[in-house]
Parts: sequence; structure tokens; C-alpha cells
Amino acid sequence: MSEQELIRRNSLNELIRLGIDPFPPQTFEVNAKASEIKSGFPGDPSLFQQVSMAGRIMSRRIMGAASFTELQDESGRIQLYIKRDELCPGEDKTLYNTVFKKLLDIGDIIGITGYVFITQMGEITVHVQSLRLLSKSLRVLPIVKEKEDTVFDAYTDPEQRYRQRYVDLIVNPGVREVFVQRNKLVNSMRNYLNNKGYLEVETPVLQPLYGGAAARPFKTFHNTLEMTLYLRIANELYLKRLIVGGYDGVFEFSKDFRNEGMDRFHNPEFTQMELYVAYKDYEWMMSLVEEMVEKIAFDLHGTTVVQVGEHQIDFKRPWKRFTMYEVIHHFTGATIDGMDEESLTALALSLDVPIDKTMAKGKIIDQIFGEKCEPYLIQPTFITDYPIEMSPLAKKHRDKPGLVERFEAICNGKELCNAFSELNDPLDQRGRFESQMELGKRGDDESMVLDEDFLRALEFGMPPTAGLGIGIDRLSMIMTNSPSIQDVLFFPQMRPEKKISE
RNA sequence: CUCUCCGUAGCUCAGCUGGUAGAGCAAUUGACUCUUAAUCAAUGGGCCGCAGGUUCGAGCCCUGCCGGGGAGACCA
Repeated sequence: MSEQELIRRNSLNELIRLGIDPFPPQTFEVNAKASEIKSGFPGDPSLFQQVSMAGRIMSRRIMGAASFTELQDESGRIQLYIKRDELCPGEDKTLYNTVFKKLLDIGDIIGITGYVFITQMGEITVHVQSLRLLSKSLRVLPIVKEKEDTVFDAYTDPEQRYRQRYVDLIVNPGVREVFVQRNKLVNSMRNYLNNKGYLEVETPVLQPLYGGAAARPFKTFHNTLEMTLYLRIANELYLKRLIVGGYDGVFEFSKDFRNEGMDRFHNPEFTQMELYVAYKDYEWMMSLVEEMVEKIAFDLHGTTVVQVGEHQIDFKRPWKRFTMYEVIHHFTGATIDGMDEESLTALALSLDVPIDKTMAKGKIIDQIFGEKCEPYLIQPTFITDYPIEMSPLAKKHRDKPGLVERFEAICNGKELCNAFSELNDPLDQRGRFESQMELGKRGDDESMVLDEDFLRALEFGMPPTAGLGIGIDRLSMIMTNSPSIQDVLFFPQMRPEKKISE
């Protein structure tokens, strides 16, 4: 244990010896937050003559018989002024001289009462009349200081920030704000969907067969049933069963799990919102996405323009729309309409796009798109009409053979959502599953598996349906200008620590 | 999985061609009743990520391992 931790434990014992419970059980009534005081006091000082606040001590400036301290609550920080003879009006000055000056530390959680005033230096400050320890802190916080927007000794080590997110949240106020924004985003989306009358549902995370996307799953085992189960990679097939069951619009915010690599755009568990609406097609769904995301941008920022890294991204409707073939032609000059696998392979090689033998026609096209087009699409753009081979759950295009009615929205060079007119022909669907199994035999370990129960559901009849999956983490990154997915997840996946120091 | 950078006090970081470990903040003791990166004086605090090797001698050089960042591969 470090020297400072030992000193804090001694202080803890000293407090107990003085009859002060370092972790008292009673509630502490709070009637004011730091930000409310700062914004409200100049307008009406009379409202803040008897405030009661709780929070964490973040700095201390002791000048003999008077001190300034910064208290941090959920809303922010405010300065406290503590005067010995007011905190301890009688003979006994222990509370100030010993408890406050010696035994309390940065990081301790206290409750105070007092009145608000403005110091000679012009800072809104709470003049403390009573002070109570609410929780003793035994570990030393990183000390971050700031003056005129310059931050000193910023707590920036990514490993520590993610492993000890609680410290990150205490010390870096901007981090708490990111997650508030993420919550606003989810609420905005949920409200939008609720207002349309769609039903929010929950479907299984543990699935006997994984489906609805192309990805490797996590595998687990149920002891009582003695069977292998998979953590869902998507919830698509369950939501479609509910459309078969008669709901006209269902959606789910779902944690999905994919056993793939990790980088700043991928975490093994991530959040998607999937939506299915009966009697609609992908054209209709494109309009919904535009409207919904535009509304989210506006709800979060009061404008449709969002600063993301070096780019200003404008979500104002309508977004640009290109077919997959158009956009590949635009960026490479190649016309791939009608090309067979052989000439696509040759094209990929000539463009320096890496491919391998497991890739069939659809995947090669996707690879060319991913290498040569996607990274350059910064403003929100719809890419439509994908090759059928890579879209086994999407409906055949109404008038373009070999393609499906599918779109993705690309933004800041990354996929934001994936959607299609859902395939509801059970015979076609069975054929698609079978060709997926062919791809599996060829070596594609992400090809889909055949789900007989899902096919049975389709055989009962599913209305024509539009479906959407939208990545909540990705959208949060864009909306909060966060360069890494780890910045929008409280607890991103990490290797375990060797040991946690005692 | 490959390449690359990084790991030194509670935190942020110095540490030169290898020669007994340094600063600021934080802490301790003292002074100070409007300070704000408070100030002033004094003091303590280190398995230099771990393990091996080279060397008279390693924080520094070499090898392996652990953890992290970035870039690639895979994916959303």
C-alpha cells in the first residue's frame, strides 16, 4: 500500500476514535446542485440562502482559520468557503482544525449546508455553515488542475481510463457528458419509434442457432438442457417471427455479440437497434432513417450539422443516394454491371484490392466497395441495390436481376445502418440458406446457418416488410465526436489485469 | 494474428554515449480569516511492467513474456 493510502487509513481510524462514522447510513437531503446555483444565483440570490449539497472534495486551499474547497456533484463543481469560527462557533474547534484540516482529503464525499454569496474575486461560492462526512475515500485520485482552459496533468492514459472508468468519470467531466448524450440519443430514437406506434420488444440473447448476420458467434452451454447455445449476433430472425405473428411494427435495442477482432470501431458486445415494419419497402425505410437521424442530431445539438473530427457532417434531409454499382463506377471508373466472378477478380487485382479464394462474386464486390468507396463517403449517403450473394435475407430487386433491395447508410467513412425489403418468400429463403451453406463449405466461416423454425414461420406467411439495423455505438461516436468506440462504452472489453494492487 | 510505439512515485512526465533514481501536482509538518494551478518553509515517498541475458556495473543494451495505444487483417 502506498504511503498516502496508509495515511488515509490512519485518518479513518482517527475519525472513528472521534466518534465520527466514516460511512454513515442516514440519508442526506440535497436541495441544490452546483450548476443550478451557478446559473440561478445571479438572477435571484434569495433562492439560495439555505442550500444543502452533497459531493466530492476536489481541491482544497487552506489559509489558517479559513479555507476554500471545491465540491463536485453530478452537475459540476462549485467553490465552498469554510470559516473556522462559523463552522465551530463554540470553544471546540475540532471539526475545523482536526476533522476538516487533517482528516478529510481530496476525494472524500461530504454534505454541507450554507448560503451562496459572491467572493471579492467574483466567484459564486457557498458559505458553509455545517459540514458532515458522508463517505471517506481511501484511494488517491489523480489530480487534474485547470486554469483558463489549460489543463494540467490531464488523466489521459487510455488503459487506466477504461479499466477504472469510475476514476475517469470523476476526474474528466467531459466523459460523463458523452454518456448523457448517448442516453439522449437512445431516448430520442425510442420516442420517435414509439410515436409511430411501433412495439418495443425483447427477444432471446441465448439462441440455439445464430442468425441474421454474417459473423462468428460466442458459444456457451446450458447444463440442464445439455445443449450448445450461442449469444446472438443479431435479433433479425426473431423480430421477423413477431411480424409473422401479427405485429405491424416491432423494434428492439439489443446487445449483440460477435466473436471478431477488436479495434476502435469494434467491441465484442455492441448495441444495435433493429426495426421491422410490415407493408413497407426499403425505399420507405430510407426516408425513415433520414427523418429519424436528422431528428436525433437536432435533439442533441439543436442543429443538423455535427462536428466529427475534421469534418462537419450535415444530417439534413434528403441524403444522397447511389446504387452500389454507381458508387463503384464513381470511385474506380469500372462498370461492374454484368461482370462474372473471373472479371471481378481481375478488377480487384488491378485495383490493389486484397481478395482470397473463399470470396464469391458478392463478397468481391463488397470488398471493392469497402476499400475504394466507403472510406471516402463522409456526408450521410445511402448506398442501394447490393449483390444477392451477400444478402441472404433480403428480397430480390423488383427489376434488377442479381441484386436485392438493400441499402446501407454510410457516414464518416463507416457503415451506420443496414436495411432491406425483407425476403418473405419461404422457398426463395430456403434456397438462399442453401447457397450460404455452399459458401460455408468453400471456407467462409461467417456464412449463415439454416434455421428451419424461421423457414416454418415464413411458410405461414410474412407480410412484405421493411427491416433496419442501426448501430447505436457508431451513431453515438458520430454524435459525440468520439474517435473510438471505447469512448462511448462505459466498460469496453479489456484483457484482465494481472493483479489489482492491494 | 502482423507491424509499430509505450510501461519510471498516488497522477503527469524528465532521466544524455550504461556509472548509487529526478521535477511538478498530490501527501506529511508548520505559517496564513476572500483563495482559485492559492502562497511560503521544511520533510517523506520508487520490485524503473515481469523474467532472463550481456557487463566490473543496466531505468537505459539484447531476448522472451504481460498489459496498453496506433496502423493493418477480420468484422458492424
